[in-house]
Amino acid sequence: MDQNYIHHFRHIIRIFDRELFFQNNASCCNGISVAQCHTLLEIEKNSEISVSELANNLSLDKSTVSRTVEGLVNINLVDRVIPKENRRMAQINLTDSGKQVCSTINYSNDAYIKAVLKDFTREEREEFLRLFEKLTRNMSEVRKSSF
Amino acid sequence: MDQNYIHHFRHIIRIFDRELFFQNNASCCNGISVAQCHTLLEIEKNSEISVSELANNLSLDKSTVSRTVEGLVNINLVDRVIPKENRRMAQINLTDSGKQVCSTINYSNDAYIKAVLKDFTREEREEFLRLFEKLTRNMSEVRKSSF
DNA sequence: TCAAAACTGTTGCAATATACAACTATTGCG
DNA sequence: CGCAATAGTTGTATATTGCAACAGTTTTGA
Repeated sequence: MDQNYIHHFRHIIRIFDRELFFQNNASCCNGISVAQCHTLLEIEKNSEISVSELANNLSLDKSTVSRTVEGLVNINLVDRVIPKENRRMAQINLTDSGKQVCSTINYSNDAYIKAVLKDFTREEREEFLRLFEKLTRNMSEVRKSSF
Repeated sequence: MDQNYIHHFRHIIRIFDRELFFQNNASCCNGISVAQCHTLLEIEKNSEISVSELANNLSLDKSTVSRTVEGLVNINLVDRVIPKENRRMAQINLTDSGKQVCSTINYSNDAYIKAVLKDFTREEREEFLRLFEKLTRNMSEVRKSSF
């Protein structure tokens, strides 16, 4: 693996990161913030989730998530229920409004993916995803092993 | 392109984004912040650069960059020279310390790339980079065309 | 049984990153 | 010359985040 390849690769990653940032901000602007958007999608994946689980899934501090959820409750996109069996935790769920916003976000994100992969052949798509997944797995392993 | 593929792709992107975030924070922590790190590498790429050019290259407001540069000057990683021919602008350059910090960052980032691509064959590496570049080009086009 | 430990979420506080607008200084143009 | 354009800085405001302290709840174990 020569130096040229590595620098080219790092360059593409930088651009990708920037574009992703733009896209996140653009797509999440259904009036909500990027943090709220990510939180909403995570709640969609796991209903009746707790603040701590959310914090863990999003790799954020629970205080941060607590405040983000507070914001989502205030604009009526999620609700918080304290179950009788365990009054410590909160079960967080999407409201109907929240589900609708999620649909919009998902639709727009799906359309974005379709657009940016438009000129990929089927084989290219499959191969790219396979290698991308392999890469992220390695990234995760490298991070965990460096402790 | 079916729904499954798209959702899988979005999932991998999310993970990639998170891992990149971790790596950025880890690698930049040679005592400096991520913003300072990005700024430093951009100055390394273009010596005698101005604050406005930097702001443009980094897609940030010039006030933000002005303050970041201020911080880098304070810790003696860059210097600012006001050229006699045009006393409005500042020419920003790495100091020797700054060059050294860049070397460290580059070395660590290169090592990271090597590590996460370790088990890729030569063909896989070439193909992945080719497709990754195609993808980022498309992302940039989609963003620009949506105005 | 009951006190200590563990857990869950919230709040106070601080740091960081950022943008917009106003400002200063400088340059260039008509 | 005087006004417009440009470059950078500073004031102010906002958003996101984490750590630490705290309050209430549950579990543990002596």
